[in-house]
Amino acid sequence: MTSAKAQVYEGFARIGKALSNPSRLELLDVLAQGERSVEELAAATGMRTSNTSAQLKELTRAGLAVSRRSGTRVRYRLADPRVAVLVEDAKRLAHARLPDVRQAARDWLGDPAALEPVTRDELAARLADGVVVLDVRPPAEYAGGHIPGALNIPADRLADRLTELPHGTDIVAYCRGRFCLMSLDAVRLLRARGHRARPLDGGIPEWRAAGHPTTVPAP
Amino acid sequence: MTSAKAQVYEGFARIGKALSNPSRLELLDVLAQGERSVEELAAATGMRTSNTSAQLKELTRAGLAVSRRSGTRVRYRLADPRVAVLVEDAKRLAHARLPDVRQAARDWLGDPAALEPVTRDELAARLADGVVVLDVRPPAEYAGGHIPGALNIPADRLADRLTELPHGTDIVAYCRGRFCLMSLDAVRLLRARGHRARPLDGGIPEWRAAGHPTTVPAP
DNA sequence: ACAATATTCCAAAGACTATTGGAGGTTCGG
DNA sequence: CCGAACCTCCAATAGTCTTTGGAATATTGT
Repeated sequence: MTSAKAQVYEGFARIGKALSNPSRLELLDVLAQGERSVEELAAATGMRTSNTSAQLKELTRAGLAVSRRSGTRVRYRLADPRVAVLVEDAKRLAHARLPDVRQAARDWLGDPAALEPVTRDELAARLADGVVVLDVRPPAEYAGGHIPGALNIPADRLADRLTELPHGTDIVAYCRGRFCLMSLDAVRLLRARGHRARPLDGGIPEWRAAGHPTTVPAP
Repeated sequence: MTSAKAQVYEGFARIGKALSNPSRLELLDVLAQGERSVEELAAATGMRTSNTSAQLKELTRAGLAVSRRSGTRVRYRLADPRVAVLVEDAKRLAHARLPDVRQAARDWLGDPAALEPVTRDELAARLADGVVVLDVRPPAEYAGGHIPGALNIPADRLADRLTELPHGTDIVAYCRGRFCLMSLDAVRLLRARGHRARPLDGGIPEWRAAGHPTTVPAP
Protein backbone atom coordinates (compact mmCIF):
# COMPACT_ATOMS: atom_id res chain seq x y z
CA MET A 1 0.00 0.00 0.00
CA THR A 2 1.18 3.49 -0.82
CA SER A 3 1.24 5.47 2.39
CA ALA A 4 -1.94 7.29 3.31
CA LYS A 5 0.06 10.48 3.59
CA ALA A 6 1.27 10.15 0.00
CA GLN A 7 -2.30 9.53 -1.11
CA VAL A 8 -3.48 12.66 0.65
CA TYR A 9 -0.84 14.81 -1.00
CA GLU A 10 -1.53 13.18 -4.35
CA GLY A 11 -5.17 14.15 -3.89
CA PHE A 12 -4.27 17.74 -3.08
CA ALA A 13 -2.06 17.80 -6.15
CA ARG A 14 -5.05 16.82 -8.29
CA ILE A 15 -6.54 20.24 -7.59
CA GLY A 16 -3.32 21.96 -8.56
CA LYS A 17 -3.01 19.86 -11.68
CA ALA A 18 -6.45 20.98 -12.75
CA LEU A 19 -5.30 24.59 -12.47
CA SER A 20 -1.97 23.99 -14.18
CA ASN A 21 -3.08 24.40 -17.76
CA PRO A 22 -4.20 27.57 -19.53
CA SER A 23 -6.99 25.84 -21.46
CA ARG A 24 -8.50 24.42 -18.31
CA LEU A 25 -8.31 27.78 -16.57
CA GLU A 26 -10.16 29.32 -19.47
CA LEU A 27 -12.82 26.63 -19.22
CA LEU A 28 -13.14 27.33 -15.51
CA ASP A 29 -13.60 31.01 -16.27
CA VAL A 30 -16.48 30.27 -18.60
CA LEU A 31 -18.00 27.71 -16.24
CA ALA A 32 -17.80 30.26 -13.45
CA GLN A 33 -20.45 32.20 -15.31
CA GLY A 34 -22.91 29.33 -15.35
CA GLU A 35 -23.71 25.93 -16.76
CA ARG A 36 -22.51 25.27 -20.31
CA SER A 37 -22.55 22.40 -22.82
CA VAL A 38 -19.35 20.95 -24.20
CA GLU A 39 -20.06 22.56 -27.52
CA GLU A 40 -20.59 25.98 -26.00
CA LEU A 41 -17.39 25.65 -24.01
CA ALA A 42 -15.45 24.62 -27.09
CA ALA A 43 -16.83 27.60 -28.99
CA ALA A 44 -16.08 30.01 -26.14
CA THR A 45 -12.48 28.90 -25.81
CA GLY A 46 -11.66 28.06 -29.42
CA MET A 47 -10.73 24.47 -28.62
CA ARG A 48 -11.79 21.29 -30.43
CA THR A 49 -14.64 19.47 -28.82
CA SER A 50 -12.59 16.34 -28.29
CA ASN A 51 -9.98 18.28 -26.40
CA THR A 52 -12.60 20.26 -24.51
CA SER A 53 -14.20 17.01 -23.45
CA ALA A 54 -10.86 15.61 -22.32
CA GLN A 55 -10.08 18.68 -20.23
CA LEU A 56 -13.54 18.68 -18.71
CA LYS A 57 -12.95 15.11 -17.72
CA GLU A 58 -9.82 16.24 -15.88
CA LEU A 59 -11.72 19.00 -14.11
CA THR A 60 -14.33 16.47 -13.09
CA ARG A 61 -11.69 14.08 -11.82
CA ALA A 62 -10.27 16.86 -9.69
CA GLY A 63 -13.71 17.50 -8.22
CA LEU A 64 -13.94 21.02 -9.65
CA ALA A 65 -16.71 20.43 -12.18
CA VAL A 66 -19.75 18.20 -12.48
CA SER A 67 -21.88 17.30 -15.47
CA ARG A 68 -25.40 16.19 -16.21
CA ARG A 69 -26.93 14.95 -19.38
CA SER A 70 -29.68 17.05 -20.89
CA GLY A 71 -31.09 15.37 -23.95
CA THR A 72 -28.39 14.95 -26.50
CA ARG A 73 -25.97 17.30 -24.76
CA VAL A 74 -23.94 17.15 -21.59
CA ARG A 75 -23.89 20.27 -19.50
CA TYR A 76 -21.04 21.07 -17.13
CA ARG A 77 -20.93 23.43 -14.20
CA LEU A 78 -18.61 24.18 -11.29
CA ALA A 79 -18.98 21.63 -8.53
CA ASP A 80 -18.95 24.27 -5.81
CA PRO A 81 -18.95 28.08 -5.61
CA ARG A 82 -15.67 27.78 -3.72
CA VAL A 83 -14.04 26.68 -6.96
CA ALA A 84 -14.59 30.09 -8.52
CA VAL A 85 -13.21 31.70 -5.39
CA LEU A 86 -10.11 29.52 -5.40
CA VAL A 87 -9.43 30.25 -9.06
CA GLU A 88 -9.89 33.95 -8.44
CA ASP A 89 -7.51 33.83 -5.47
CA ALA A 90 -4.89 32.07 -7.57
CA LYS A 91 -5.24 34.74 -10.23
CA ARG A 92 -4.98 37.49 -7.67
CA LEU A 93 -1.78 35.96 -6.37
CA ALA A 94 -0.34 35.57 -9.87
CA HIS A 95 -1.15 39.19 -10.58
CA ALA A 96 0.43 40.33 -7.33
CA ARG A 97 3.60 38.25 -7.51
CA LEU A 98 4.44 37.86 -11.19
CA PRO A 99 5.41 41.09 -12.92
CA ASP A 100 5.12 39.62 -16.42
CA VAL A 101 1.54 38.59 -15.70
CA ARG A 102 0.76 42.10 -14.52
CA GLN A 103 2.24 43.49 -17.71
CA ALA A 104 0.45 41.03 -19.99
CA ALA A 105 -2.81 41.75 -18.18
CA ARG A 106 -2.41 45.44 -18.88
CA ASP A 107 -1.75 44.69 -22.55
CA TRP A 108 -4.77 42.45 -22.76
CA LEU A 109 -7.36 44.43 -20.84
CA GLY A 110 -6.08 47.90 -21.33
CA ASP A 111 -6.04 50.39 -18.53
CA PRO A 112 -8.80 49.42 -16.11
CA ALA A 113 -9.13 53.06 -15.14
CA ALA A 114 -10.73 53.72 -18.54
CA LEU A 115 -14.12 52.65 -17.15
CA GLU A 116 -13.67 54.93 -14.12
CA PRO A 117 -14.09 52.37 -11.38
CA VAL A 118 -15.84 53.42 -8.20
CA THR A 119 -13.62 53.03 -5.15
CA ARG A 120 -14.88 50.84 -2.34
CA ASP A 121 -14.98 53.70 0.12
CA GLU A 122 -16.95 55.81 -2.31
CA LEU A 123 -19.51 53.05 -2.81
CA ALA A 124 -19.74 52.38 0.92
CA ALA A 125 -20.48 56.06 1.50
CA ARG A 126 -23.15 56.14 -1.18
CA LEU A 127 -24.90 52.87 -0.27
CA ALA A 128 -27.31 54.76 1.94
CA ASP A 129 -28.50 57.24 -0.68
CA GLY A 130 -29.84 54.78 -3.18
CA VAL A 131 -27.20 53.97 -5.75
CA VAL A 132 -28.09 50.78 -7.67
CA VAL A 133 -25.57 48.03 -6.95
CA LEU A 134 -25.49 45.19 -9.46
CA ASP A 135 -23.98 41.80 -8.66
CA VAL A 136 -23.37 39.93 -11.92
CA ARG A 137 -22.20 36.64 -10.42
CA PRO A 138 -24.25 33.44 -10.63
CA PRO A 139 -26.94 33.08 -7.97
CA ALA A 140 -25.00 30.45 -6.00
CA GLU A 141 -22.18 32.90 -5.35
CA TYR A 142 -24.54 35.76 -4.68
CA ALA A 143 -26.20 33.58 -2.07
CA GLY A 144 -22.83 33.03 -0.43
CA GLY A 145 -22.60 36.68 0.51
CA HIS A 146 -23.04 39.96 -1.33
CA ILE A 147 -23.06 43.70 -0.82
CA PRO A 148 -26.19 44.62 1.15
CA GLY A 149 -28.98 45.72 -1.15
CA ALA A 150 -27.27 44.52 -4.33
CA LEU A 151 -29.42 43.31 -7.18
CA ASN A 152 -28.35 39.97 -8.65
CA ILE A 153 -28.48 39.60 -12.42
CA PRO A 154 -25.97 37.00 -13.62
CA ALA A 155 -23.78 38.24 -16.47
CA ASP A 156 -25.26 35.84 -19.00
CA ARG A 157 -28.81 36.98 -18.24
CA LEU A 158 -28.11 40.68 -18.24
CA ALA A 159 -29.08 41.32 -21.87
CA ASP A 160 -32.49 39.70 -21.21
CA ARG A 161 -33.18 41.52 -18.02
CA LEU A 162 -32.15 45.07 -18.79
CA THR A 163 -35.65 46.32 -18.06
CA GLU A 164 -35.09 45.68 -14.36
CA LEU A 165 -32.51 48.45 -14.29
CA PRO A 166 -33.30 52.16 -14.03
CA HIS A 167 -32.08 54.87 -16.40
CA GLY A 168 -30.66 58.08 -15.07
CA THR A 169 -29.36 56.60 -11.81
CA ASP A 170 -25.81 55.48 -11.21
CA ILE A 171 -25.34 51.73 -11.47
CA VAL A 172 -22.28 50.13 -9.89
CA ALA A 173 -21.48 46.64 -11.13
CA TYR A 174 -19.19 44.15 -9.41
CA CYS A 175 -18.29 40.47 -9.49
CA ARG A 176 -15.50 38.33 -8.04
CA GLY A 177 -12.45 40.47 -8.28
CA ARG A 178 -9.99 42.17 -10.48
CA PHE A 179 -9.80 39.32 -12.97
CA CYS A 180 -13.43 38.69 -13.16
CA LEU A 181 -14.25 40.44 -16.40
CA MET A 182 -17.99 40.09 -16.09
CA SER A 183 -18.50 43.38 -14.32
CA LEU A 184 -16.46 45.22 -16.96
CA ASP A 185 -18.47 43.58 -19.73
CA ALA A 186 -21.64 44.45 -17.88
CA VAL A 187 -20.65 48.09 -17.64
CA ARG A 188 -19.89 48.23 -21.35
CA LEU A 189 -23.25 46.66 -22.19
CA LEU A 190 -25.14 48.98 -19.87
CA ARG A 191 -23.45 52.06 -21.25
CA ALA A 192 -24.19 50.92 -24.80
CA ARG A 193 -27.87 50.88 -23.80
CA GLY A 194 -27.74 54.33 -22.34
CA HIS A 195 -27.35 53.55 -18.65
CA ARG A 196 -25.01 55.39 -16.32
CA ALA A 197 -22.79 52.53 -15.15
CA ARG A 198 -19.38 52.12 -13.55
CA PRO A 199 -17.55 49.08 -12.24
CA LEU A 200 -16.55 48.65 -8.61
CA ASP A 201 -12.80 48.59 -8.06
CA GLY A 202 -12.19 44.95 -7.09
CA GLY A 203 -14.81 42.37 -6.18
CA ILE A 204 -16.33 40.82 -3.12
CA PRO A 205 -13.06 39.61 -1.55
CA GLU A 206 -11.53 43.08 -1.75
CA TRP A 207 -14.74 44.62 -0.40
CA ARG A 208 -14.72 42.25 2.55
CA ALA A 209 -11.02 42.75 3.15
CA ALA A 210 -11.60 46.49 3.44
CA GLY A 211 -13.98 45.79 6.30
CA HIS A 212 -17.18 46.66 4.48
CA PRO A 213 -20.33 44.68 5.25
CA THR A 214 -21.75 41.75 3.30
CA THR A 215 -24.98 39.91 3.89
CA VAL A 216 -23.38 36.65 4.96
CA PRO A 217 -19.86 35.71 6.01
CA ALA A 218 -17.52 33.96 3.57
CA PRO A 219 -18.01 30.20 3.24
CA MET B 1 3.86 37.81 -30.46
CA THR B 2 1.80 35.32 -28.50
CA SER B 3 -1.43 37.02 -27.56
CA ALA B 4 -1.44 38.91 -24.29
CA LYS B 5 -4.45 36.91 -23.22
CA ALA B 6 -2.58 33.63 -23.71
CA GLN B 7 0.31 35.06 -21.71
CA VAL B 8 -1.99 35.99 -18.86
CA TYR B 9 -3.49 32.52 -18.69
CA GLU B 10 -0.05 30.97 -18.97
CA GLY B 11 0.94 33.04 -15.96
CA PHE B 12 -2.08 31.94 -13.96
CA ALA B 13 -1.28 28.35 -14.87
CA ARG B 14 2.19 28.78 -13.36
CA ILE B 15 0.57 29.01 -9.94
CA GLY B 16 -1.44 25.84 -10.56
CA LYS B 17 1.62 24.05 -11.88
CA ALA B 18 3.43 24.81 -8.67
CA LEU B 19 0.61 23.16 -6.73
CA SER B 20 0.35 20.19 -9.07
CA ASN B 21 2.98 18.00 -7.50
CA PRO B 22 2.89 16.24 -4.14
CA SER B 23 6.54 16.97 -3.33
CA ARG B 24 6.09 20.67 -3.91
CA LEU B 25 2.97 20.74 -1.78
CA GLU B 26 4.89 19.10 1.00
CA LEU B 27 7.63 21.70 0.66
CA LEU B 28 5.01 24.44 0.83
CA ASP B 29 3.64 22.90 4.00
CA VAL B 30 7.02 23.03 5.65
CA LEU B 31 7.73 26.53 4.35
CA ALA B 32 4.39 27.65 5.72
CA GLN B 33 5.83 27.11 9.17
CA GLY B 34 8.76 29.42 8.60
CA GLU B 35 12.01 29.99 6.79
CA ARG B 36 14.08 26.88 6.06
CA SER B 37 17.34 25.99 4.33
CA VAL B 38 17.41 23.60 1.39
CA GLU B 39 19.00 20.99 3.57
CA GLU B 40 16.33 21.27 6.24
CA LEU B 41 13.61 21.05 3.62
CA ALA B 42 15.19 17.99 2.06
CA ALA B 43 15.42 16.35 5.47
CA ALA B 44 11.84 17.24 6.37
CA THR B 45 10.41 15.81 3.17
CA GLY B 46 12.79 12.92 2.56
CA MET B 47 13.85 14.22 -0.84
CA ARG B 48 17.37 14.52 -2.27
CA THR B 49 18.84 17.98 -2.06
CA SER B 50 19.22 18.23 -5.82
CA ASN B 51 15.55 17.52 -6.33
CA THR B 52 14.56 19.79 -3.44
CA SER B 53 16.56 22.57 -5.00
CA ALA B 54 14.91 22.00 -8.38
CA GLN B 55 11.40 22.08 -6.91
CA LEU B 56 12.21 25.19 -4.89
CA LYS B 57 13.30 26.80 -8.11
CA GLU B 58 9.87 26.01 -9.57
CA LEU B 59 8.12 27.49 -6.55
CA THR B 60 10.24 30.59 -6.92
CA ARG B 61 9.44 30.85 -10.60
CA ALA B 62 5.74 30.69 -9.75
CA GLY B 63 6.19 33.53 -7.28
CA LEU B 64 5.24 31.41 -4.28
CA ALA B 65 8.61 31.29 -2.54
CA VAL B 66 11.63 33.55 -2.22
CA SER B 67 15.15 32.82 -1.08
CA ARG B 68 18.06 34.63 0.46
CA ARG B 69 21.60 33.57 1.03
CA SER B 70 22.77 33.27 4.60
CA GLY B 71 26.43 32.36 4.69
CA THR B 72 26.91 29.02 3.08
CA ARG B 73 23.21 28.18 3.03
CA VAL B 74 20.24 29.45 1.08
CA ARG B 75 17.09 29.94 3.06
CA TYR B 76 13.65 29.83 1.47
CA ARG B 77 10.35 31.18 2.71
CA LEU B 78 6.87 31.78 1.35
CA ALA B 79 6.73 34.91 -0.75
CA ASP B 80 3.46 36.05 0.80
CA PRO B 81 1.16 34.93 3.63
CA ARG B 82 -1.57 34.57 1.00
CA VAL B 83 0.32 31.59 -0.38
CA ALA B 84 -0.34 29.58 2.76
CA VAL B 85 -3.98 30.61 2.61
CA LEU B 86 -4.30 29.56 -1.03
CA VAL B 87 -2.72 26.19 -0.36
CA GLU B 88 -4.99 25.66 2.62
CA ASP B 89 -8.04 26.58 0.54
CA ALA B 90 -7.04 24.10 -2.15
CA LYS B 91 -6.66 21.40 0.49
CA ARG B 92 -10.01 22.25 2.01
CA LEU B 93 -11.60 21.91 -1.41
CA ALA B 94 -9.88 18.60 -2.10
CA HIS B 95 -11.06 17.31 1.25
CA ALA B 96 -14.61 18.46 0.59
CA ARG B 97 -14.93 17.23 -2.97
CA LEU B 98 -12.78 14.11 -3.25
CA PRO B 99 -13.99 11.17 -1.19
CA ASP B 100 -10.76 9.21 -1.57
CA VAL B 101 -8.81 12.14 -0.15
CA ARG B 102 -11.16 12.31 2.81
CA GLN B 103 -10.66 8.61 3.40
CA ALA B 104 -6.89 8.75 3.03
CA ALA B 105 -6.80 11.71 5.39
CA ARG B 106 -8.64 9.71 8.03
CA ASP B 107 -6.20 6.84 7.58
CA TRP B 108 -3.26 9.15 7.88
CA LEU B 109 -4.29 11.42 10.74
CA GLY B 110 -6.63 9.17 12.60
CA ASP B 111 -9.87 10.42 14.02
CA PRO B 112 -9.45 14.14 14.68
CA ALA B 113 -12.00 13.83 17.46
CA ALA B 114 -9.41 11.96 19.52
CA LEU B 115 -7.96 15.28 20.70
CA GLU B 116 -11.44 16.54 21.65
CA PRO B 117 -11.50 19.71 19.58
CA VAL B 118 -13.23 22.74 21.02
CA THR B 119 -16.09 23.92 18.83
CA ARG B 120 -15.98 27.48 17.55
CA ASP B 121 -19.14 28.43 19.40
CA GLU B 122 -17.78 27.02 22.63
CA LEU B 123 -14.57 29.00 22.27
CA ALA B 124 -16.46 32.16 21.34
CA ALA B 125 -18.53 31.81 24.50
CA ARG B 126 -15.50 31.25 26.69
CA LEU B 127 -13.31 34.02 25.23
CA ALA B 128 -14.53 36.43 27.88
CA ASP B 129 -13.70 34.29 30.89
CA GLY B 130 -9.99 33.98 30.33
CA VAL B 131 -9.26 30.83 28.40
CA VAL B 132 -5.77 30.96 26.86
CA VAL B 133 -5.95 30.98 23.08
CA LEU B 134 -2.77 29.99 21.27
CA ASP B 135 -2.11 30.87 17.63
CA VAL B 136 0.73 28.70 16.34
CA ARG B 137 1.05 30.26 12.90
CA PRO B 138 4.08 32.32 11.82
CA PRO B 139 3.96 35.98 12.91
CA ALA B 140 3.20 37.25 9.39
CA GLU B 141 -0.04 35.32 9.30
CA TYR B 142 -0.90 36.21 12.88
CA ALA B 143 -0.47 39.83 11.91
CA GLY B 144 -2.93 39.36 9.06
CA GLY B 145 -5.73 38.69 11.49
CA HIS B 146 -6.21 36.47 14.52
CA ILE B 147 -8.66 35.61 17.26
CA PRO B 148 -8.83 38.58 19.66
CA GLY B 149 -6.57 38.06 22.63
CA ALA B 150 -4.74 35.09 21.13
CA LEU B 151 -1.12 34.56 22.07
CA ASN B 152 1.18 33.96 19.08
CA ILE B 153 3.87 31.33 19.47
CA PRO B 154 4.83 29.87 16.08
CA ALA B 155 4.82 26.07 16.04
CA ASP B 156 8.56 25.81 15.58
CA ARG B 157 9.24 28.01 18.60
CA LEU B 158 6.77 26.36 20.92
CA ALA B 159 9.21 23.97 22.57
CA ASP B 160 11.48 26.93 23.48
CA ARG B 161 8.73 29.11 24.79
CA LEU B 162 6.66 26.76 26.91
CA THR B 163 7.29 28.89 29.97
CA GLU B 164 5.01 31.57 28.58
CA LEU B 165 2.05 29.24 28.99
CA PRO B 166 0.18 28.62 32.23
CA HIS B 167 -0.47 25.26 33.85
CA GLY B 168 -3.91 24.40 35.12
CA THR B 169 -5.80 26.61 32.69
CA ASP B 170 -7.37 25.42 29.46
CA ILE B 171 -5.29 26.20 26.39
CA VAL B 172 -6.97 26.21 22.97
CA ALA B 173 -4.58 25.99 20.01
CA TYR B 174 -5.42 26.81 16.41
CA CYS B 175 -3.75 27.46 13.07
CA ARG B 176 -4.86 27.68 9.45
CA GLY B 177 -7.51 25.07 9.12
CA ARG B 178 -8.34 21.44 9.17
CA PHE B 179 -5.21 20.41 7.28
CA CYS B 180 -2.85 22.54 9.19
CA LEU B 181 -1.37 19.99 11.52
CA MET B 182 0.54 22.46 13.62
CA SER B 183 -2.22 22.97 16.16
CA LEU B 184 -2.63 19.21 16.62
CA ASP B 185 1.12 18.82 17.12
CA ALA B 186 1.07 21.72 19.52
CA VAL B 187 -1.68 20.12 21.59
CA ARG B 188 0.23 16.84 21.75
CA LEU B 189 3.36 18.65 22.87
CA LEU B 190 1.53 20.69 25.48
CA ARG B 191 -0.21 17.66 26.90
CA ALA B 192 3.08 15.78 27.08
CA ARG B 193 4.36 18.64 29.23
CA GLY B 194 1.38 18.51 31.54
CA HIS B 195 -0.74 21.33 30.15
CA ARG B 196 -4.48 21.14 29.67
CA ALA B 197 -4.71 21.72 25.89
CA ARG B 198 -7.25 21.14 23.14
CA PRO B 199 -7.29 22.11 19.47
CA LEU B 200 -9.88 24.42 17.95
CA ASP B 201 -12.12 22.74 15.41
CA GLY B 202 -10.96 24.32 12.13
CA GLY B 203 -8.72 27.35 11.76
CA ILE B 204 -9.01 31.04 11.11
CA PRO B 205 -11.00 30.77 7.87
CA GLU B 206 -13.66 28.61 9.51
CA TRP B 207 -13.74 30.92 12.52
CA ARG B 208 -14.27 33.93 10.27
CA ALA B 209 -16.84 32.10 8.18
CA ALA B 210 -18.86 31.41 11.29
CA GLY B 211 -19.08 35.14 11.86
CA HIS B 212 -16.76 35.32 14.86
CA PRO B 213 -14.50 38.33 15.27
CA THR B 214 -10.85 38.65 14.31
CA THR B 215 -8.52 41.54 14.94
CA VAL B 216 -8.13 42.54 11.30
CA PRO B 217 -10.07 41.69 8.15
CA ALA B 218 -8.77 39.11 5.69
CA PRO B 219 -6.13 40.33 3.26
C1' DA C 1 -35.09 1.55 -37.02
C1' DC C 2 -32.63 5.59 -39.12
C1' DA C 3 -30.50 9.87 -39.47
C1' DA C 4 -28.82 13.78 -37.12
C1' DT C 5 -26.57 15.77 -33.29
C1' DA C 6 -23.60 15.91 -29.40
C1' DT C 7 -20.19 13.81 -26.78
C1' DT C 8 -16.65 10.57 -25.54
C1' DC C 9 -13.04 7.26 -26.59
C1' DC C 10 -8.74 6.00 -28.84
C1' DA C 11 -4.06 5.98 -30.84
C1' DA C 12 -0.29 8.61 -32.05
C1' DA C 13 3.00 12.45 -31.92
C1' DG C 14 5.36 15.81 -29.67
C1' DA C 15 6.22 18.39 -25.67
C1' DC C 16 7.04 18.70 -21.00
C1' DT C 17 8.21 16.88 -15.83
C1' DA C 18 10.30 14.48 -11.98
C1' DT C 19 14.01 12.28 -10.21
C1' DT C 20 18.73 10.57 -9.92
C1' DG C 21 23.67 10.81 -9.40
C1' DG C 22 27.46 13.31 -10.15
C1' DA C 23 30.10 17.61 -11.45
C1' DG C 24 30.71 22.39 -10.58
C1' DG C 25 30.01 26.85 -7.75
C1' DT C 26 29.95 29.74 -3.57
C1' DT C 27 30.90 30.87 1.02
C1' DC C 28 33.18 30.57 5.35
C1' DG C 29 36.66 29.54 8.80
C1' DG C 30 41.16 28.49 9.69
C1' DC D 1 44.29 29.93 -0.15
C1' DC D 2 42.44 25.16 1.26
C1' DG D 3 38.96 22.19 2.76
C1' DA D 4 34.37 21.57 4.28
C1' DA D 5 29.67 22.50 3.85
C1' DC D 6 25.97 23.61 1.14
C1' DC D 7 23.60 24.46 -2.91
C1' DT D 8 22.78 24.50 -7.98
C1' DC D 9 23.46 22.81 -12.55
C1' DC D 10 23.61 19.11 -15.92
C1' DA D 11 22.51 14.96 -18.66
C1' DA D 12 19.93 10.97 -18.83
C1' DT D 13 15.77 8.29 -18.10
C1' DA D 14 11.27 7.07 -17.42
C1' DG D 15 7.06 8.82 -17.15
C1' DT D 16 3.08 12.02 -17.93
C1' DC D 17 0.34 15.54 -20.43
C1' DT D 18 -1.72 17.99 -24.45
C1' DT D 19 -3.62 18.04 -28.71
C1' DT D 20 -5.23 16.09 -33.05
C1' DG D 21 -8.25 13.56 -36.15
C1' DG D 22 -11.10 9.97 -36.61
C1' DA D 23 -13.98 6.11 -34.84
C1' DA D 24 -17.37 4.74 -31.54
C1' DT D 25 -21.38 5.68 -28.52
C1' DA D 26 -25.62 7.84 -26.72
C1' DT D 27 -29.93 10.34 -27.36
C1' DT D 28 -33.67 12.35 -29.81
C1' DG D 29 -37.07 13.00 -33.35
C1' DT D 30 -38.99 11.15 -37.61
